[in-house]
Formats: sequence, C-alpha cells, structure tokens
Amino acid sequence: MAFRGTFDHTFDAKNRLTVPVKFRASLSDGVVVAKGVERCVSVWTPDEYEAFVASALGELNPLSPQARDLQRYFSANAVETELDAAGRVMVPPFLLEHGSLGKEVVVTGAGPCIEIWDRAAWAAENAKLAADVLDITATLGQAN
Amino acid sequence: MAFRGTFDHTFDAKNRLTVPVKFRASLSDGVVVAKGVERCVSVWTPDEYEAFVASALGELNPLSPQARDLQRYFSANAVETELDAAGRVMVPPFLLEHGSLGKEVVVTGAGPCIEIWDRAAWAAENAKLAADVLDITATLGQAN
DNA sequence: TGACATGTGGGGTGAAGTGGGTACTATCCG
DNA sequence: CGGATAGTACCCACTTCACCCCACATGTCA
Repeated sequence: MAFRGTFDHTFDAKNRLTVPVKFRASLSDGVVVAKGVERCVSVWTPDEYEAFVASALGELNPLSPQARDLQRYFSANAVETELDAAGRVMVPPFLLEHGSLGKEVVVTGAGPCIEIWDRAAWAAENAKLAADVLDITATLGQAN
Repeated sequence: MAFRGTFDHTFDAKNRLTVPVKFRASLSDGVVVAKGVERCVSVWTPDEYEAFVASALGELNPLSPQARDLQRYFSANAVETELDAAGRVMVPPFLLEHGSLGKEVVVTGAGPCIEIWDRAAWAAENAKLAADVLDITATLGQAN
C-alpha cells in the first residue's frame, strides 16, 4: 500500500514526532529512518528500505567501489527503530540536521515511503513540483 | 464505469461534501481525493488513481529525479479516505485551497474520476470547454 | 396526501496529537 | 567504587478535532 497525504505535525522537545494514524498500521513491525535524497528525512518499512537500496545498487558489480560506496552510505545514514506507544518516532539529531528540520514540519506520503520536510521548505518544494508536473503533462500531450 | 453528469452541491461548515448518489456505489470501498491538474479537486477510486499515477510515471526510470518528483507530487497531494454514513467526503483545507473552492461548488463526472469545481469557476471553464471542443473537433475533421 | 429518498446541518463523544513527568540505564567523572 | 548527569523508555494528562449519530427540509413518486 502506497503512502499518501500531507499532514502538519510538530517535533516535541525530545525530538519525537507523531506519525499520522493512517501510516501506523504499515509501520507496526519497525521503521527505518533515513536521509532523503533531497533535503528531507525519509521513513520506511524495513522491507521497503531493503528493496530501495537493492534497486539503487542495481546492476552494479557488488565488488565495485561505487557499489560499496552506495551500500555504505545507505547503511550509515539510516537507523532502524520502532514507534512508541503513542505512535511516535525518535529522530536522531544528524537526520534532523540533514533535513534542516525545525519544530514545525510536514509529514507527507511519498509512495513507498514517508517523508518529513521542514514546513517552509515543503511549501517551496511542492510549488516547484506543481510547476514541473504541469510541464511534464503538457509535454506528454504534445507527444501523443 | 465512467462518471457522468453535473450536480450543484454545497460544502457544510465541517468541509464535508455530499457525493451524488449516482457516484456512491463505485466509491463504497474508499476514495482518493487529490489535486486536479487544473484548479479543481478530483475524486478517484483507489484503483483508478493508482492506474493514473502509473500511467503518468510511464517508462521513466523509477530512480530518476523526475520519477521521484512525480511520485512525490501525486502521493503528497492526495488523501485516501472513505465516505461517511450520509455519503459525504471530508476534503482537507489544502485541497479546498488548491481548487479555490467556496461553499457553493459543482460536482462533475469526468470519466475515470469526479471533479469538484467552484461554481463560478466551473461556469467559465465549461464555456471555455465548449469553444475548445469546437476547435478540436474541427481540427480532427481536417486530419481525417 | 403520505411515504420515502436525498441533501444539509449540528451536537456529542472518543480518539489523535502534543506536552510533560518519572524511573531506569549507561556513561563519565571524582 | 560511588555519585552525578544525560539519554531513553514508559506513563499519564490535556486540548482539539473528526467521526458517529440524529434531525430537518426539500423533492419525488405512488
């Protein structure tokens, strides 16, 4: 099941973030919190993260330096943890920093994973996305 | 089954909108409410929305930035929910805003999905459509 | 005219989001 | 080795809002 939706949530003083109820069911047996490719923090089920890393490694020779670099990056910059009784995740400081996250954040479904964005950064990103999508769909129309 | 027809409905104080009876049967097992490409809000069955997103992604490499952007846009700007006992959907504020929706709206069948337009905006849009359709069919006639 | 279905409005209740307090553990320092 | 401190986990409390339920108004059909 793909993650969908946008929710305004806030970190508390202990770097805990409530996960929207709609997402919790899928995350009941553990979560992987990782650096997003963009300036955000991504949250995965362990299985999905595994699959994501595998697809990123793709057809690279497992012994190649590139493969080792990717593997190292995706392993070092992710932590596996669990939701607490109230459905919250603890996000370690180095990930908060990567996402430039303040207290006020946006939790968005992003298909196979969930993303956490700083609220201001998300507004800008989403506006950019909307413009891009317009371009892409317009191009598609011409192609057909 | 394609959605057809136009209905004048109104949002209540809780951002709920009654779905026309004719549309409810198809939406009994969940709906996806999403930003329309134009200034409107679209309502889908989960399956149809899935298919729509998949076709938009096309043959893009799933790891490419474009694919991630599209996936992110279509996931974040949609919510999955259900009709209440009275056949209404709750539309979250960020979608109302995208569609510039006031209380008075028009619910229209749009083939694979349903669209919600502000009533004034719909009048203008529909007038424009009538003109465009004339042009398009005329062009088609010449091509054949 | 009466019965029924549809669209709309609103109140009550429980859950979701958030904040904070306390106990336990580990690490560091004297 | 004993004590202080930080980090974490587990509870509990408060506020708000979304969902469930019911009520009414309008229109349609028998």
